[in-house]
Amino acid sequence: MNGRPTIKDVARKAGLSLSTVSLVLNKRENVSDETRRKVLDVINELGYYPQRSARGLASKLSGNIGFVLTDDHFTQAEPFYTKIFLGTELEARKYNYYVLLTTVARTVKETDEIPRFLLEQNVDGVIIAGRIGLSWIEYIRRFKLPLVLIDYDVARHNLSSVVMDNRGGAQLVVDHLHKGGHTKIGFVGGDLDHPSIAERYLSFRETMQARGLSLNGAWVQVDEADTRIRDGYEAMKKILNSADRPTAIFAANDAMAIGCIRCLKESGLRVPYDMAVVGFDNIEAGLYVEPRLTTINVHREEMGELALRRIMEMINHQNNVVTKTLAPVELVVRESCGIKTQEHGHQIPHTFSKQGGNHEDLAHGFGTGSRSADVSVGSGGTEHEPASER
Amino acid sequence: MNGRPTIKDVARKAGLSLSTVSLVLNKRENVSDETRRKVLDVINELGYYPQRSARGLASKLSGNIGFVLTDDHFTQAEPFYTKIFLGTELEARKYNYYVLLTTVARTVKETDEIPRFLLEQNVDGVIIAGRIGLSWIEYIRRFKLPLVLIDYDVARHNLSSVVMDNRGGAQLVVDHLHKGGHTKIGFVGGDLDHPSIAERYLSFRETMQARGLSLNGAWVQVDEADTRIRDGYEAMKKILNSADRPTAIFAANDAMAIGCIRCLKESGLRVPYDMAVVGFDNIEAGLYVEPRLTTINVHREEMGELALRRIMEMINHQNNVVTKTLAPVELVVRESCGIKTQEHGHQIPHTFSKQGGNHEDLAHGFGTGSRSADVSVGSGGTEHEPASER
DNA sequence: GTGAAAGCGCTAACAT
DNA sequence: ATGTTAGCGCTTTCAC
Repeated sequence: MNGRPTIKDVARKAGLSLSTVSLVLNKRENVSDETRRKVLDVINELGYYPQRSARGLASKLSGNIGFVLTDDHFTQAEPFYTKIFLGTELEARKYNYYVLLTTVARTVKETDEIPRFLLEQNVDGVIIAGRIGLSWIEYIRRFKLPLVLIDYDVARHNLSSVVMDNRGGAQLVVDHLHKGGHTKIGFVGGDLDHPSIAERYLSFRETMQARGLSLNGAWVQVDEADTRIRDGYEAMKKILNSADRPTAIFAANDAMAIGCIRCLKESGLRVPYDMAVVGFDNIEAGLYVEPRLTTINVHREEMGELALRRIMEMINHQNNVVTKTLAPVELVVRESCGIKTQEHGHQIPHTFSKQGGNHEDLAHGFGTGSRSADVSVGSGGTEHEPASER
Repeated sequence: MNGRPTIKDVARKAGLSLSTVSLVLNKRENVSDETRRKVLDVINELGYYPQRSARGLASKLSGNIGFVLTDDHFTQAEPFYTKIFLGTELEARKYNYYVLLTTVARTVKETDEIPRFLLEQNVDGVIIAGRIGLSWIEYIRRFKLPLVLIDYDVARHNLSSVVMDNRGGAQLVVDHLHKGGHTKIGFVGGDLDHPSIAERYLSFRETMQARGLSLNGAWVQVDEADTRIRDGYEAMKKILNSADRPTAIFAANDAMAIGCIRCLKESGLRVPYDMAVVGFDNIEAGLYVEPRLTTINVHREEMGELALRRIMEMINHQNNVVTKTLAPVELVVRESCGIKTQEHGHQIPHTFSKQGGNHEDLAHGFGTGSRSADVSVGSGGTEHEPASER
C-alpha cells in the first residue's frame, strides 16, 4: 500500500498541474490532444492507478454498487442469481465500478443487520435481485439511491426493474404447442402473488384467446400454494381427474413441470405422446428428467448486465425515470413437448432460437448408451458433470 | 448522499474535538468512559456513520478484502464456493470489512483483466478460493498483500491456506467401513495433481496400513484423468474385472462415487449389499442417487470464516506467519455404505409419492426456495434426510 | 486549455 | 485523557 505513484508524481513528471492530470483521468473534453497523450504516456510509464478512496472522498461517489440478495437465493443449487450477479460484475468493470454483494434475510427485522454500505454511503446505487420482502424495498428506498430490481417487481412501488419477458415466453409456449397441433392446452400454476407467475398465467390466457383456443377451467390449475415439484404434481393430478383431458400442459415453471411429468408417469401416461409438458426457466434439473424438458430460457448474465447499465445511467445522468426492462427469452425445445416426435419425425420449426443449443451443455451424466439421441435445437453440447475437483 | 452528519458535527454537538470522536470510533483505549458514552450518544442521536472513503484515505486501509474465484467455480451448480464466500462475507461484517468478489479465468493471460482492486489499492488482503492457475497466485503475490487460499494449496509457495481435513476425512471413511466389517476396501481416484485428491489417497493408504488392512493393487484405481462421474465409472469397471473383488469402494469424491454406483448397477450389483460405496464432499447430487451416498461433509461457511479471520489477523497485527488451517470434516452416513442398512435391515424408500421427491427444492427464483441443507451427521450414525417436506 | 487553491471527511502524530 | 494540526490523494471551482 506504499510508495506507489500518486497523481502528483504524474503531474510532476509530465510537467503539468494536478488538475490537468485529473481532467485526463476523468476523460474530460477540455484537454488538448497533445497534453492528453503526454499524461497518458507518463501514467503508463509510472504504472499509475488512481486510488479509490481518494477519488471517492473528493468526488462524493463511492464507485460501488450494492447488490442485495436473500441468502436462500444466493446459496441455492440452481445458479440463477449467481449468474445474474456475474453479469452485473462483468458489466461493472467496464464502468470501473465495484459490486458489493450482500445477503439479507427475507424481511427486515429490527434486530437485523442493515447492509452497511447503505449506512456508510459506500454505494452509489443498489440492485436487488429476486423476490424479497417489501420491508426491505421500502427500507432501502429511503436512502434515495438509484435502485433497480432484477427478476422481481412491485407494482405499487413504481421502481425500475429488469425482468424476463414472462409474457413473451408464455406466448412462445402456447404458439409452439399450437403449431404442434395442440388445441387442448392446460395450465399449471400457483402462488399468483409472484408477479412472474401471474404474468405467465395471464399471458397464457390472453394468447390462448388470441389464437382462438378455448380455455377449459378443469385444465387450468393455479391454486397451488407454491410452485414447486409437489405443487405441479398435485395440480396435474386434478387435471387428470377431469373427464376430458388436455393434450398439453404449460407449467408456470420447470419445478412444477417436473412435478407434472412425475404424476403423468405414475399414472401410466407417456410424455410427450399422451401429454406434452412445457416448463419455464430452464433450470438444470430440466435436463435430468425424462423426457428432458422443453422450457423457456433467459440469459441470466444479460439481466445482471442490463440492471447495471440502468443503474449507471441513473448515477451518471441523474436520470431517474422509472424503466421496466424486459430481458428477452427464448424457447428451448427438448423432448417433453412432443413436437418433434421420433415416431413421426417432424422437423423443428425454424422460429426457435438457435441459441437454445447453448444450454444443452448443462447436460449431466455421461452417455453410456442409455440416452437416446438428443432432440434439441442447435448444436449438441459438451457434457458437464457435477463438481469433480471443484 | 448529502447533508449527512460528519465527524465534525458529532464533535461539535458533543463539545469535544475531532480526534476524541475518532478515538471512540476506532475503539481505542485512551478515552474516559464518560467521554465515550457522550460521544456514542451523540452518534446515535445524529445517526452518524463514518464515511468509507474518508476513512480509507486517511488510514491507508481500504476496508475491503478481495475474494478471487475462477468463473467456472462460481457458477457451478454445486453451491460450494458461494457458501464459502457467504461465510467470508458474514464474518467480514463483524470486522466492518467488505468483500469484493471477482471472478477470473483459470490462468492469467496478457490480455486478461487484472482484478482492479489490486491495481487501485482497494483491498487490504486477498482470498483465493479453489484451484486456480499458478500464474494467478504468483501474480497476486507480487502485490505483497496478505493472502490466504481456501480449498487449495501450493506446496512450493508457502502460503497460508484453509483446507478441509482431507486426511482426517479419509480416515473416517476407512474406519467406518472397517467397523462395518469391511476389510477388502478399494479406492477410486484420479488427477492426483490436485492436492486434496492426493491427500485423500495417501491418507487412505496410511489408514489401511495402520489398521492392518491389506491393499490390493487391483482395487486401487487412481490413474483416471479427472475425478468426474465418468472417471469413477471407468475406474469401477476396472476393479470389477479383477478376479477377487473388494466389498467396499472409497471414491476420492462424490462425483466419482456416483460413477461407481452407476457402473455397479449396470453390472447388476446391488449397492450397498454387494458393494458399499463412500464418497467425499457431500455434494447435493449425492442425495439424488440411489442409494443415497455416504460421504464426508465439511462446513463450507466455516472455511470462508476461518480464512477471513486469518486475513484480518494478518492485516491488524502485521502477522505474516504462514498458517495451514484445517477445517474439520464429518462423516455423513446414508445408505450407500451399507452399514446402517445392514444393522437395521430396512429397505430404502425412494419414491416420490412417499418422500415428496428428491428434487423437491429445485424451485428457483420464486417460491419459498428454502433449502435447509441441514447435515445432521456424525459417526454416531444419525440418518440424514434430504430437505423435503413430507 | 491549463494552473492554483480549497476542500472532501477522516486518522494520526504530536502537544497539552 | 483530550485538543491541535497536518495531511491522505484526489476532484473541482475559479482564475488566467
